[in-house]
Amino acid sequence: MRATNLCAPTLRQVPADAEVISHKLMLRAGMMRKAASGMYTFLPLGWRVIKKIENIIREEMDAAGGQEIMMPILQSDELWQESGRWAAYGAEMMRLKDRHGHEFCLGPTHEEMITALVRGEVRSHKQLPLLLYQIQDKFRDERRPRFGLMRSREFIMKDLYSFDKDEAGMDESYRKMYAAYTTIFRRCGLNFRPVEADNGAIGGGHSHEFTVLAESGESAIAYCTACDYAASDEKAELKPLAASAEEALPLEKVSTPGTNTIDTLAAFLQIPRERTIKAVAYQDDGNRLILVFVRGDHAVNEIKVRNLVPGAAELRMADEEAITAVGGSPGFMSPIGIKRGENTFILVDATVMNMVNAVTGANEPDFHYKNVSPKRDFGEVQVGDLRLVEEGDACPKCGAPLKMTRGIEVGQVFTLGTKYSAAMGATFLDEQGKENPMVMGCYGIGVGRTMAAAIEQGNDEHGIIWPRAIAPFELLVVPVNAKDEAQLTFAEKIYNAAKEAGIDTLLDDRKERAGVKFKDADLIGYPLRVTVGPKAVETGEIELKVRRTGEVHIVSANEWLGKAKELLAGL
RNA sequence: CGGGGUAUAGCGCAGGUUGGUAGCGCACUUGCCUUGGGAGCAAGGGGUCGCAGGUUCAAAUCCUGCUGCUCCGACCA
Repeated sequence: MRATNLCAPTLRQVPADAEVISHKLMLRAGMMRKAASGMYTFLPLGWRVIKKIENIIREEMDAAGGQEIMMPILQSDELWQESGRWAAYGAEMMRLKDRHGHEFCLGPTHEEMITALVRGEVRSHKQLPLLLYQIQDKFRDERRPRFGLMRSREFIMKDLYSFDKDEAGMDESYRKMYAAYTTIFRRCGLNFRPVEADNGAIGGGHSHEFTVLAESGESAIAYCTACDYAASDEKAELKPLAASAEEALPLEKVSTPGTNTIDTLAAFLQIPRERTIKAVAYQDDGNRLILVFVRGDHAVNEIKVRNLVPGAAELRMADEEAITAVGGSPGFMSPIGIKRGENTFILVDATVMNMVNAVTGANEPDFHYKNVSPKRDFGEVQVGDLRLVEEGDACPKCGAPLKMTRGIEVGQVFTLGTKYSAAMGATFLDEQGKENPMVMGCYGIGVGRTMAAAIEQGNDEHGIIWPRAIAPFELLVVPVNAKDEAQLTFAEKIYNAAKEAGIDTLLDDRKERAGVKFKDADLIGYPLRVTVGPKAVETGEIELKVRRTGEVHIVSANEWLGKAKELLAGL
């Protein structure tokens, strides 16, 4: 490819609406343009990167036994009614009607459609396992699209669905996909970590997010400094902190006027926050009251709360009336004296149960209890792991301190069990002739996000630094002065030789000044650059420059190709 | 969905209070000149100032409504 035939409009200034570095650089390097909020057109350079990522994904999916298919973007509401998600998906789903008034959506995901496909085609255990995937645009009407490709409304996703005859088969498919994902992101040159994630109560219970470590990421993750444990903040399991060795003193009610927050309470009693117990009151969509108690300085993890209360889908802060109805007092709560009932859940974090002589509300405005020892005083409660991880908490695997960092979720692997196959009747006959629902898994990769993540990880003040495997071109040949026939001819020879050697090469034959071409080269981020100047014509010496390190090698015309291959192999 | 900001040439911005010929830089076109890190000179092209009403002799500018974009927050299988 020649630069004079390439539509790569680079910008000297950044469009005002770009916030993160990957977004700014993709616009400046002429890789994409915004079409509307959260929707982008890929220009030739950006599309080359996308295709390279897609091809790596294809190779690894195929190697793991996957078969590529293509499903429609437009989906009828009927399948979604079957799974119950037409209503459940909410405003994030882009919906429309055809001329007959029939309802459709632009697919946010394809579990329903693929389950419908497979239930029609698969009858026998002999046809399983089956791994089908596609690479296609998905639509999610995000409340707030932002950060360019990192959260957009239309995005390219690889989604693979596995169908197995039993849980052991599903686990095997999961293991294969986990391994394939590790290979894919390694081949893309990314610094990533698979982290344990929450998958709610869905069958099988495995879920990992593949997270590229970057400060601009939207996911918080906790990772161990000593072993390989890593988990999303929502998933990170925590063991209860050690029991206090203090002797339990008798319970005492004290007047604490106006102390309806932990900070005011701790200040009033002049005690550290970790000696207090705080309450957070929720109601679920069935209006059941869920009272959660954690140590005063800890935060509640709502995901863990939802997983402990059967059937609790959505949580909201509880109404005052619901709290007073069971004898509670907002701002001054404790389990002591709360009326127990079928629709009242009292959840206490395991760390709280180990506390002795703590302070907690007295279920009466402006009064607290001192010397509370939950094991002695709380009565009947449900105990569990309910708090949100913090930096310094102990690793659940090895006990070493955890660190917190941020990351970009570029892929996730997830077991579905029989959630969709059972709801939609995707069954097969097993060896005994018995009908069973297929056991499923789903596995996604955000292709555009992977591109953005690579830029978040690879950039400097001059522009993008691509890993070779996903760079728009591997090698750039620059004649310093393309108006000089001898230089241009020399550069063309270099370019042709590189192409013949199978190197993905661009020739910058534009009649621009050298500085302009060098600035563009750094901005776009070709891993390796060959510069052909006056010296090349005189003595045959040409120059190889590595984008990532800035190192320069002066080589002769007959040894340059070997050196270029050697350098590229390390990029 | 709540709260802010903003909308003037492809991009970045000024002008707006005090209403009166629509401007600057970059980019673009042509010519000259220049060619190892975003050169210089000269001459050009390009905008119904987001949309719709209103006030006025006159609106980019003042008033009202709407819309887009964006930031913070909330939410997020």
